[in-house]
Amino acid sequence: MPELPEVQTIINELSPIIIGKNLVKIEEFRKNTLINQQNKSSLGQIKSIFRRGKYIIITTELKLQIIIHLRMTGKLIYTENPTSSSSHMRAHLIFSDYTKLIFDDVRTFGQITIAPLNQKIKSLEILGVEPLSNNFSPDYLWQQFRKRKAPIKNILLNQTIIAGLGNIYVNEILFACKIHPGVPANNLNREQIGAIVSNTVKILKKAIIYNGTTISDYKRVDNKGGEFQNFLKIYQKTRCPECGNTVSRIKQAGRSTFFCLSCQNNTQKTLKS
DNA sequence: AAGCTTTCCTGAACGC
DNA sequence: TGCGTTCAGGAAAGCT
Repeated sequence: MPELPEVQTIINELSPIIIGKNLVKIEEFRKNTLINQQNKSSLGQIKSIFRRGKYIIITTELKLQIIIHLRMTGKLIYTENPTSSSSHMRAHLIFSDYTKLIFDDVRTFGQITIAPLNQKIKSLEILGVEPLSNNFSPDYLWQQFRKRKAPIKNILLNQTIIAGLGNIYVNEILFACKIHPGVPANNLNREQIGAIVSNTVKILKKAIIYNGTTISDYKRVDNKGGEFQNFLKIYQKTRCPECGNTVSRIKQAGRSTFFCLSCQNNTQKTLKS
């Protein structure tokens, strides 16, 4: 499922391809895929494409923003064949040179919002810090965590606190930090919060270098997969790579958590200093 | 305010 | 073989 590294990979690959192209229209093949379809003869030349959390934002010269969320199974596939299709094509972006970008989404949770550039988009407004920005600091997390008693796993998945983490990377981050996923966020000490910051940055950067993680559905613009699945240490594993013990599996916030009970056994009294 | 539950959806995997 | 059930999960809405 596309999380921050996967979305960043898509943007890195899409950017040199579509910037400067003239976007003629966006067609919908399944209703509720497009929000605020514009009835214009052209949506304008593509000016920029960037990421905020797991959202892809494309802006055009006509002062429009096209906001794409891939959710679990969404893909953006670029093709130079104007008649090509895909098995679960929900929409496509047509360019004036007859190339196009197909939005394919099996489980149909993904969405494309088209809005004026100056319009405030609530789902973007509420997002927390970017984990690869300077604002992502131990002090920021300390302030956020001290008022939260939900399990740290749930808190790291909360997009209003940190934007862009999903289930796979949160599992990997907590394993790297040797932190039990069930510990209340406000029980973590300064040292553990520091570890969360450094391991989050380290894992996300490495995952971007390897073009993201392809477990089932995530695909890059050219329909190739990423390679970071080869570096996963705990997600969907059965044996802990550190100690060899059987990996534990529980459900938190509706999602599978994988962890090693002996390596991530921080039940010692934590210090709140 | 924080946190919990429910809902959306399809295909793969599994059990009998 | 085939049918029914379970599971995968991001985000928003509704509620306490």
